[in-house]
Amino acid sequence: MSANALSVMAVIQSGPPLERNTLGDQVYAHIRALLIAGRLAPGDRLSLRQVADVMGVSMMPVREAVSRLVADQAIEVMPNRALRVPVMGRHQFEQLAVIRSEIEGFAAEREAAVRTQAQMTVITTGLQHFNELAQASEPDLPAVVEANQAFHFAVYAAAGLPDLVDVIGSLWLKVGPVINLDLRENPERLATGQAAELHAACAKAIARGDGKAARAAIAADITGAADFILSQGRLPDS
Amino acid sequence: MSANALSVMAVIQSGPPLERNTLGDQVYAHIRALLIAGRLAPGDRLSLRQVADVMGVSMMPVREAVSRLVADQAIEVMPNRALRVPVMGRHQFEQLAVIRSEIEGFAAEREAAVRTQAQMTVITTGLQHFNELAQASEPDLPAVVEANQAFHFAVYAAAGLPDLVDVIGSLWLKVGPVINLDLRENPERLATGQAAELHAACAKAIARGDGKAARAAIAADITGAADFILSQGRLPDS
DNA sequence: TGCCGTGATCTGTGATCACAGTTAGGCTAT
DNA sequence: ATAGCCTAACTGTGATCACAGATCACGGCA
Repeated sequence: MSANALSVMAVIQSGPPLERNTLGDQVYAHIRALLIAGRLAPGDRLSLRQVADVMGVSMMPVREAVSRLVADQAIEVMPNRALRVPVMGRHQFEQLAVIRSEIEGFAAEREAAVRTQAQMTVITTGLQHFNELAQASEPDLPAVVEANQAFHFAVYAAAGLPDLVDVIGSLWLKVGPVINLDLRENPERLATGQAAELHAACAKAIARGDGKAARAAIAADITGAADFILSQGRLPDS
Repeated sequence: MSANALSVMAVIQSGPPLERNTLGDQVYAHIRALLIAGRLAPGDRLSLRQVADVMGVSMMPVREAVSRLVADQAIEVMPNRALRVPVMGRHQFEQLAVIRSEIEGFAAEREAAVRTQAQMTVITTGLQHFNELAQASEPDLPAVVEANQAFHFAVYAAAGLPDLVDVIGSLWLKVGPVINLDLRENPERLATGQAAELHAACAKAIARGDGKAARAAIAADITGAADFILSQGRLPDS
C-alpha cells in the first residue's frame, strides 16, 4: 500500500466509529429512554407483539432489545414468562441508594482530581441549565429530569473511567423508573432547591479540587432524593 | 378457603421458586461460565450457528443468550456484525482494576460490619479450600480459579447488597477472560502465595470487624493480580 | 350468591426461512 | 510472482410460523 493510500486510510478511520444501528438497537434505545425518564412505571407490563406493532417493526427486534434490557435488569421476566418493569421494594431501593452513594461518590471524588478545564466548563453550564429549569415557576419536568441526568453524567464522564460510567448508567436504569416517576408526580420537591444546592456544592468542590467534598455532595444528593421518595411511602414493602 | 386448603397451599408455595430455565438461559449460563473461567480468550470469534450446532439447539436460544452477553459487554459485535470476545487494552484493564479495587473494597468493608457468624464460617472454609488447591505441587487450575471466585463472592455476598454483587459480577465477566486466561498460562503466580496471604489477611480483618483492613486487603489482591498481568506485557496498547 | 371448570385468546419461546453484507480462496491477467 | 477480481460459503438480522403455557371472561354447578 502506498504512502498516500495509508494517509487516506487514516483519514477514513478518523471518521465516526461506524455505529451499527440495527432495528434492535433502535428499539432498545427507545425503551431505555422511556425507562430512565420514568415514562414506564414500575409494574407496567410489556408485550412483545404490542411493542412491535406500536413501533412498526417485527417481533424480532423487540425480542432482541428486551433481552438486553432483561440482562440489565431494567425489565424482568416473571416465572410466568410475563414481562414487566420491576417493582422495587423499599428495601432494594435503600440498598441501591447506598450503592449509588458509594460508587457515584467515588466517581465525583476521582473526577475532582483529574478533570480538565474544558470538562469543568461543561459541568458549570450543565449546572446553570439545571438550575434555570428547576427553579422555573412551572418546571418542564421531562426537561428537568434530563438536565439532572446530564449534570450527573457530565461529572462522572470527566472521571476518565468509561467503564465506571457504564456501571453507573446501569444503576440509573434500575432506579430511573422509581425516581423519575416520583419526580413527575411530586414536582414540589424541586421547590426546596436541595438538589440545586448540592449540585452547586459539588461543582464548587470540583472546581477547587476537593475530592472529599465533591463525594459528600453527590452522596448527599442521592441520599436526600432517596429519603424523600421513601418518605412518600409509595414503595411496596417486599 | 378451608383451613386444610390453606395448609396445602402453604406446602406448595414452600417448594422451589419455580425457576424459569429456558434454553436461552442455559446457553447464557454456559457461555458466561466459559468466559469467566478464561476458556474463551479475548479475540476469539463466535458464530451463532456454530454455537447452536455444538450445543445441539437452534439458533434462537443462542441469539438470545448472546444478546444478553452483548448487553453485559462480555461479547462485542464489531461494526462488521462479527461477534467476538472483546480484546482489552492495557488502558482499559488498568481502569477496571481501579474500579474493582474501589467497588469490591467497599463490599468487603461493609461486609466486615454486617456479617453473621454463619457467613464467617463460609468465608473461612472457602479460604482453606482455595489455599489447599493453590498450594498443591501441581495445582488444578480450573479448580483454583473457581475457588478464588467462590472466596471473593462469599465475601461480597455477605455484605447484604445483592445489587452490588451483580455489579461486581458484571465486572468479573469483563475481566474474567483476561485474568483467568493469564492464570491458566502463568500458574507460577500462585507459587508466590501473595493471593493466599491477602485472602487470609482479608478474612482475619473481617473476623475482627476491621472494615478498613478488609478493604485494603481486597484492593491489594486486585491490584497485585492486575500489576502482575500488566507486567507480562501481553495486553495490546489500544 | 359464590366458586370452579372450561374455552378462546394472548403470551413468550423456539424453529425455520429469506436476505443483504462480509469474508475467504482460487482464479485470471498483468 | 503478485495484484486484483470474483465467486461461493458463511455471517448476523429480520420475518414468519408453530407451540405449550398462562390469563381471563363466561357459564354451570353448589
